[in-house]
Amino acid sequence: MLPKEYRLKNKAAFSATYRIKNSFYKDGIVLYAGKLKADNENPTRVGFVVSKKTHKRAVRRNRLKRLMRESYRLMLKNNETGNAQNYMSLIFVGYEKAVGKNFDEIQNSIKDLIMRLK
RNA sequence: UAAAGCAGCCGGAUAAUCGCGCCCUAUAAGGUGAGGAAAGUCCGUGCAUCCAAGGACAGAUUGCCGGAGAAACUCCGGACGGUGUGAACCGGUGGAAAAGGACCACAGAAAGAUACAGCCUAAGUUACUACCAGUAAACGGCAAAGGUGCAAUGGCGAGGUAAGAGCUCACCGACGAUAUCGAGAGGUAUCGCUCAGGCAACCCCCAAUCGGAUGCAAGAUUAAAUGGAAGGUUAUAAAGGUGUCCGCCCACUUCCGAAAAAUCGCUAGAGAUUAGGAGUAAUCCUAAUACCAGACAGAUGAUUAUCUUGAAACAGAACACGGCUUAUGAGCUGCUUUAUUUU
Repeated sequence: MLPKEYRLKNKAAFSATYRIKNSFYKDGIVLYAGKLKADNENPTRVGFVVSKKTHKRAVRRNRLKRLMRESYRLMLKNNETGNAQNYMSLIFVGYEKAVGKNFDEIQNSIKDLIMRLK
């Protein structure tokens, strides 16, 4: 898990991020990027979403969210997030295709998505 | 030894690295952190808010007996019926002539009153041939044997008869009465001017019980903010609320937009574990012990290695509790039954 200050929290922030429609797709994962930062006071906040429509079982959804979150956390720790830190918020949405993949596959997808941010 | 039946257990472990929620201290360190079903949301409760004067009419639930339990489409023990060689298992199990209605697909003549194929080798009336006698032609009698169907008006045998029929009789079954045993459901025995399609998981009847609605996104407090549109307004109150109607309550109601923060509710309990006692059991009583998730975009994780047993199944708390139902890998334990072999 990420510390609290790195998490995207309320509904308004989520809808604000979606509204910008700056998205990228890779192997069942979609990345939405929010506004560019005005200053560097707050860290980039990240949300992870797997809808109930994607998969019925909570255990599988949790697994996908945790893998995505862990991938991002490790990148953050190793300072590999690159341009991602210029954005106020990021949302990763997992879809059916990504359910059941292992850690390496998820991490590659996340890495690829982040590299595409400018 | 094999195949079954029932009950129960387990629900991965260890190490390393990197992490998260909550508690406590306060950068650290420490403690603690999903389930047997947390699931489905099918029952029942607690708790919360709103409504509920009353009348009439509706409504809901339950349905063999006894017990347990806060209650339950709950549990335990028993009765009865059914299935199985058996251990055992299954059963929403009051009332279907003596209240009433509806329905009973297909097939079949007929699924509430019927005769398709038949029988009545001629008993009755008629007809035909002159009588006797013959003829199932008409009236009529029959429902036993045939076919259909889940089901055809209790089964089977004998008597009886023109042929037949509980028409009569024996045995069995059902129903009722009496006696007796039992706490009771019921069991047993005897008797009878008794013999009646099914369906009440359709309405209905009977008996018993029940304030209702909405669910923790309930709801309470604090802080902040309070724009627009439509309708209503001193009353016959439209809308709204109360199961319906009457009645009653309410001066604001509905929709859209914006903003959506913190605290409480929130986890010490119809709890848990252990021991003892009562009881066939469900369960209850007593004592001791410890405090054992509480998030709010929502923690309980990721990777690697080794091992069990191979690559660990089903599956993730969201106010809480009691049940039911469904899902579940590999393995283990106990008791019981049947079959076979040996002694």
